Amino acid sequence: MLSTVARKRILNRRSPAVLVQAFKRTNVSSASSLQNNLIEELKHISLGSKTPGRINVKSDEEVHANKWSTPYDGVFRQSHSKEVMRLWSLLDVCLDSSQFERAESILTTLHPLSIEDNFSFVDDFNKYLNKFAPLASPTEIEAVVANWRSSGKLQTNARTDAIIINALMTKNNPYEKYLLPYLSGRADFRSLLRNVDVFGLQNLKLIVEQNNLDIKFVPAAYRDLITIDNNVEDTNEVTHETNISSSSSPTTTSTTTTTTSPLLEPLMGSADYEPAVLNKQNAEELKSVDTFGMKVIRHTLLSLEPDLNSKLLEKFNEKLEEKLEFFTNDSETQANFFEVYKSLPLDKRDLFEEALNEFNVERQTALENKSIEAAQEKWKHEYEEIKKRGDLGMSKSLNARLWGWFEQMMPLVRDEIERCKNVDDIQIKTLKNEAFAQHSERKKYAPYLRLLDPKKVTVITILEMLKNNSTGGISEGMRTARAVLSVSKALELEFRSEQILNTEKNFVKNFDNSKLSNPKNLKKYSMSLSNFKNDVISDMKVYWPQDIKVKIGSVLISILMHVAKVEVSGVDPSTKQLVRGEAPAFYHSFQYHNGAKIGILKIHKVLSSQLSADKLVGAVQPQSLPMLIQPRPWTSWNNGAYYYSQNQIIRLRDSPEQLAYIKASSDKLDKVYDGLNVLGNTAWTVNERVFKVMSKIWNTGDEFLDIPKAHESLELPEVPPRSSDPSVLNEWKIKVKALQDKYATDRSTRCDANYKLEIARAFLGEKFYFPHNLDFRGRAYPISPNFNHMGSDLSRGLLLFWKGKEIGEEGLRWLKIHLANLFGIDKAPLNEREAFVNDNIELVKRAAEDPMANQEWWTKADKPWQALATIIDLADALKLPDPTKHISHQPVHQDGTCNGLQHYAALGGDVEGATQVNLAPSDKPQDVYTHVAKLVRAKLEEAAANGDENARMLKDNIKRKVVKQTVMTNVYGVTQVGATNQIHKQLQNVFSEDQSYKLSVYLTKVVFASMRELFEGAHLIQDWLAICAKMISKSVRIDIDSYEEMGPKKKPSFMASVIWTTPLDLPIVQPYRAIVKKQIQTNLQTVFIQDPYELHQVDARKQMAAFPPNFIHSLDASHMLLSASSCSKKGLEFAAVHDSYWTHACDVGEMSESLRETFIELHQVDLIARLKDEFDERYKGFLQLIEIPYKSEVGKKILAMRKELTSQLGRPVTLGDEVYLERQRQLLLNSGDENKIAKGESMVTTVSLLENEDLKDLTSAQAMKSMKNSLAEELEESLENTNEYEEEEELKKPVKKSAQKLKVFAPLRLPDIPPKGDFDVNDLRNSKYFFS
Amino acid sequence: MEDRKAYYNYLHDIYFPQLPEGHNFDLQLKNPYTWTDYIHLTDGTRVLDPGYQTRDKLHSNFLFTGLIHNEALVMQFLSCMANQNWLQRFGNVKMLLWIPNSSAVKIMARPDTRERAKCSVVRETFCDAKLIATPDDEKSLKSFNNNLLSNDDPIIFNPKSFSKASKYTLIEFNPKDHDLDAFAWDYVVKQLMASRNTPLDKSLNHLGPAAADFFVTKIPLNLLGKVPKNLTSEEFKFLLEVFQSWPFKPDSLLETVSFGKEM
DNA sequence: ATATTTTCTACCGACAATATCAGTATTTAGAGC
DNA sequence: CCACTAAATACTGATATAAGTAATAGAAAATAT
Repeated sequence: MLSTVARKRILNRRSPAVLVQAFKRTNVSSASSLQNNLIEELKHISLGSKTPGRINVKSDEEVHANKWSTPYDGVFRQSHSKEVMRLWSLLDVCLDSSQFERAESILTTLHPLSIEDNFSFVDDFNKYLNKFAPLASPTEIEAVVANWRSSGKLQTNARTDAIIINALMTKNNPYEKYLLPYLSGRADFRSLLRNVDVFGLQNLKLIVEQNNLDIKFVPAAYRDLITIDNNVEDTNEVTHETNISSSSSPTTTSTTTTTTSPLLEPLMGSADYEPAVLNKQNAEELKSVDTFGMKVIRHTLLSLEPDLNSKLLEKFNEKLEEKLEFFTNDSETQANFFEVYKSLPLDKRDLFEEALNEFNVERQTALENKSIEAAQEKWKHEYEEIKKRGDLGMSKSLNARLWGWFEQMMPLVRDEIERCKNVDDIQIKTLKNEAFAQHSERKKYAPYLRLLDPKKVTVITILEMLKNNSTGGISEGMRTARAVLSVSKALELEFRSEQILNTEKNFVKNFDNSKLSNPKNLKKYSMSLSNFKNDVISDMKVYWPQDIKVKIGSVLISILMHVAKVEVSGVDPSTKQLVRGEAPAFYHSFQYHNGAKIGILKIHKVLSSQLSADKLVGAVQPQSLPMLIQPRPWTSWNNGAYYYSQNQIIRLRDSPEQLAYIKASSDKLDKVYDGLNVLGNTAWTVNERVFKVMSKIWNTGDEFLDIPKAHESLELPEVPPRSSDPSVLNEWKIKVKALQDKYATDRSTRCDANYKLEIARAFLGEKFYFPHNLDFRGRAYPISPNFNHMGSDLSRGLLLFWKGKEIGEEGLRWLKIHLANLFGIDKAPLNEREAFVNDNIELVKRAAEDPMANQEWWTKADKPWQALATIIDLADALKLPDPTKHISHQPVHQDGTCNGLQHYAALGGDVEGATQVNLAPSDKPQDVYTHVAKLVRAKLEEAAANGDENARMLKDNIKRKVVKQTVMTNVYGVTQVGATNQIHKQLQNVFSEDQSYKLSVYLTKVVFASMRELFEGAHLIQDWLAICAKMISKSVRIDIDSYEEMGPKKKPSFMASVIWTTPLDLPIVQPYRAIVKKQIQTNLQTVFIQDPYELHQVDARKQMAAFPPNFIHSLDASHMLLSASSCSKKGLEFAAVHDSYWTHACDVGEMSESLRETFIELHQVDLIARLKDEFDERYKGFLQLIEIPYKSEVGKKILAMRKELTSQLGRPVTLGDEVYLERQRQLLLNSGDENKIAKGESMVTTVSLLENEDLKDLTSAQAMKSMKNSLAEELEESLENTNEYEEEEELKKPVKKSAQKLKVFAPLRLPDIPPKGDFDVNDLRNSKYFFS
Repeated sequence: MEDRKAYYNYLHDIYFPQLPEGHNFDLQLKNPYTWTDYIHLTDGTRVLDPGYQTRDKLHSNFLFTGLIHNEALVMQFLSCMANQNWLQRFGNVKMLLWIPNSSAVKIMARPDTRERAKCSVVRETFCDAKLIATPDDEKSLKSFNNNLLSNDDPIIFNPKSFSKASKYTLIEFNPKDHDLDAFAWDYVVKQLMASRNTPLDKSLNHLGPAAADFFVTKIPLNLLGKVPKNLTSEEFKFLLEVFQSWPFKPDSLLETVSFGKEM
């Protein structure tokens, strides 16, 4: 039951809207009496004093819930109050488990909230009714509706009618009377028939047919389907993308129930296409072949093949007019589609791809829905195999062990779920202390856990626990908090996919599919289905609360910990005998970090070393693998990417405000969707030849390039005797810590590499796609983790475009340039780069021929794996009589030279800066780092000449590398200290330990100064952005925020975050706010988490520090997405890693042109001016807290006014009072009523006094500085007569005098934008090194 | 010991000459915060040479005293007593320290009290400590165990009479000899005290996989029902012994959370 | 209101300290009608 | 059935945990005076 306290609290809350009403009613006749009235009211409200029902009513969260972010946007920061969100969530799960009584009581609680919180209650009721109706008799249904109606709480709508009608139809009862309002025209049929999810296809069709309704009433997306019978000849071409028709599609329903159908028989006789079939077991076999995670994937992929409808295969062969054989009865043998594809003549390829796509649609569906079961099957299979063989290897096989766990754990999980279902029937009195505690916990999570399938739950728990091994800085284990969350997140995800699937099944239930053999109809059918899924997914709005999630996670993990055992051996210290035994695989423990206690789940060393010895490190989240077909195109903020899960376009950072904004602008984001879809539609495949080399090396277990050695165990240096000096002991501890860190990171990188390889292995020969989404600044990322083109050199080296293009002469040149770039020759003119490769062409050929034997050259490259891939491609080309005819799949990169600075330079119009980052045309590429180093050197020379010792020592040691990181991070707002550390790292080797740091400090200052000089305009902009961010995050909205708690003591609360829109109209909300976490009790321990639905004060510091880089990134993201669309329009393949754009070698020229044009287009507008305008609008009416000199004119006026107010009020006036008065003034001014406006205009407040003041004069640095200067002088004087011994003490004495400042609220006025330099972005058109 | 040049000069040139005749102070240009500077003090320069004395009694002619504001430092001193290093390598050197009241409360806590935490077990295991003097401060007095107050019978002074000292308590630490494995001892006590109000049958499981199952066979039932905060140092020693006899105890007892700080 | 102490120090991808105790708020049980 | 009290339970906030403060600088936020 919902706690009635919570309810009462909500009921007691006076909503802000109500308050506004109260103030609006204050009608007065004259300005002065108005003022008096307001004063009276203020007295009455008596801010800061404890008037009952006023101050104490609201807790902080309540005050800030439900607030508009700004009036300009009309977007709620937080869509609904926490309680409502919780109730919705609960309502959903109760309905899913058919707990209607409880659902009704939730509805009863929700109803009053719907009025306050302004949501539509009938929607919730309909949700309930829709679940209730199928299980109830017509009379019951009618009774329920009548009941609610008569209570006055419910006003039904068309959807309610739809539900009732559908229920009656399904039960073959007459429903016509509910149609009456629609037939009579009092209500719109469209609104009734819009509820296709209620009716389902069949009933929708029936209702139309039985009543002879105009087809126009049916939503357009479904009309075709309804009318299949009526006009089969319909010539309307249905544009058809790769829309997934799900496993519930009538043609394939039989395949959905099992994954263990018999293996497909060999189709055709001969295997002529030998190269086309890759036997993965015999091919470069990974030592980690046992990696069960991968087996899961492979098994999933493989298990689909037997399911393959033979019709599809026939179609395959039909289309190709040639018989191909892909499948043998060897389950480990998998078709290498890529080889088949390449082996086909060009004119056959399209047909092949079409067939492959259709085939993959099925497989993708299964991949998203069946992978959990597949894992379970795989375990069982392996277990039985071993048992059959009578093998002793049972304990060696992880999969077999997992099956053992599964068998033990599943019944316990089932029992737990059973208990959850019965949780309300338990007699509490019969329970003892501990059982009672358990019971009351269970009551909280029961509604959720009971929805789940015990088998899936078990598998997911096991997979997640293994996946989390070695995370969170724990070498053999994981943090409890992370574990519990990741388990329950995975569960929620799985549950949602299941829901989508079920809804979809329901939708097509009873639908007569006999007509679907017609391919055209089938297409219509799958179109409708896809549309339907979009609708369903958009509707899902309720999430499991965080605290519930951790509770569920911990319960399940506890169960697993209870059953999961491993065989262990150890030496008995007394007898020195080897002892064998069985021990839990996991145990709970604690570790401390700086006195902070951290809960840890340790994985038993036996299991852990088995995991690492077998090179098996875990499982893959099977929900987010690369996709076999084009991702579902993005059409709204939560519609896109995978087909059976809800994916958000933005990776939200637990910010309800971000969510609100993205929702609100969801339908204005076509440009963003376009770009993102281009990225998602780029088809990839695995570079098999690179993969072979990699896996060969991997198997040695040795260190190679960026793959660390496979440590067997951590060897520690000898422990010094305990009586050693503490310094010795400490040193030892530090050494041990360093070793442990190295061990842990090595292990995790090896782990990560293992994942990459294993996923690559599973996708060998496949055509696959990476669905993308955005971070909150709009930068795009592939959703599937581990293996993607954004990863390390290793993963990038493994990826090829699926599509091949003839390389041509230009392309060949670009390929060479690309190779040179990968070798780090990326600062030379293009011809030199090409020459570098030509000079080494023999090495290229040799390396390609046998990369293992001839590794000395390519491994020296900057990015060796990508270099190897390129070398192979280039060598292939060179083998041809005409290399330009080579079909290349190799992505070639064009990287922005310091992309952030490029945008800054364009914004600031820095001529010199623009030249240095290659915006301005130039013969040879410029290198900022070199240039800055040069500038720094010049400065040092000068200083050295003037006898500066530091400069003298440094001047000959300034290499590009020394300044590179600092120049790069300058864009991100690195501070002096940070930069000093960076430079210190570089200088460490050059200078002695004690000199190095001092010199670094000195050098940092010089570097900063040089940067500032070079990018003057850019830095002005950077500063301007930072100032704006600071002012905004330190401003208040008077109409809502914070005046209540501005009592005499309290500070105003700052709730405004920096919000802007990118040139593509994507709203960006900086999420930085105070983090408030709570301890949540779980089975294992308490877990410290924050509630994502709460809003807290902004973190002004972070808002300010992060805004400049975030703004720039939002621009480069826009640029990338625009370029993506543009390239795609020209038919180019396109991929991107932020500021590195990839395409085929032959298309580089065209791509370059595109991205130059889009850059120019982007900067055609004065983006800074645009931003300023946007800010001015958005933060109109906000107030900022400033300090002005006491003695200024306004200062005096304000003081006088305060005195007056104080005497009128009979108590000291507070800032809160002043805000209140100003707010009234604003209300009057914006009332639209002439009288009131006049009154408002005549009103004087402390704020209005400042309205026409030039705040800059009042708060200017000059004014403050002059004050400080005079103080400094005084200080110096006082210091003069101190003797040298007392100097230190004296320095610390506080300065007694300080400037008298007055804190006041003033209208928020952002500074003017800095002047722009002379660089014209159109010059970019002729700069060939812009990206290179 | 002072290694800041300016202050050293001040002490040397101005302060020391003002000291009364025959004082026993010696000024060294050394950093008292650096362990190794003590080595130089006692080995190299022979400024200080108390000589080694056996550990069956307190060192007879070496006393360390000071006001230690920093609690971490006090804990370090305690661990020096445990390790018998630093100045404790000369024998059981008595330390007479003024430490913050709050630290004193923690360190002096007895078993079965709310304040009982690991550091008080350290104290109990590696030295005999006595409360000598403490200010008449209601808050800290209340926190000291009554038993402790009546046993040690400290001087309770009026905080106003020593304005600065009102926050500090004077404690005498008399190190004890022992032959415990410091790492294992630390591990056992640390893990158990992490949940110090959970009965041993449960909390023992934090020591390793199914640790409680092993302990159950080795320790008396009444001990199993106790909670860690009620255990005496002797009981901890016993548990340590059992732990060390456990064939399946974890290999590494000093694992730490490593935060991957990237370049 | 002013002075001293503490904190923090590069963006994003990628979030995470916990046990215990005291004191208060809220709920429940129980006795009585 | 209700109003009531006492006991039980739930919730909140504070505090300890580990254990050198220090390679540097300077502003802003938090806390103390």
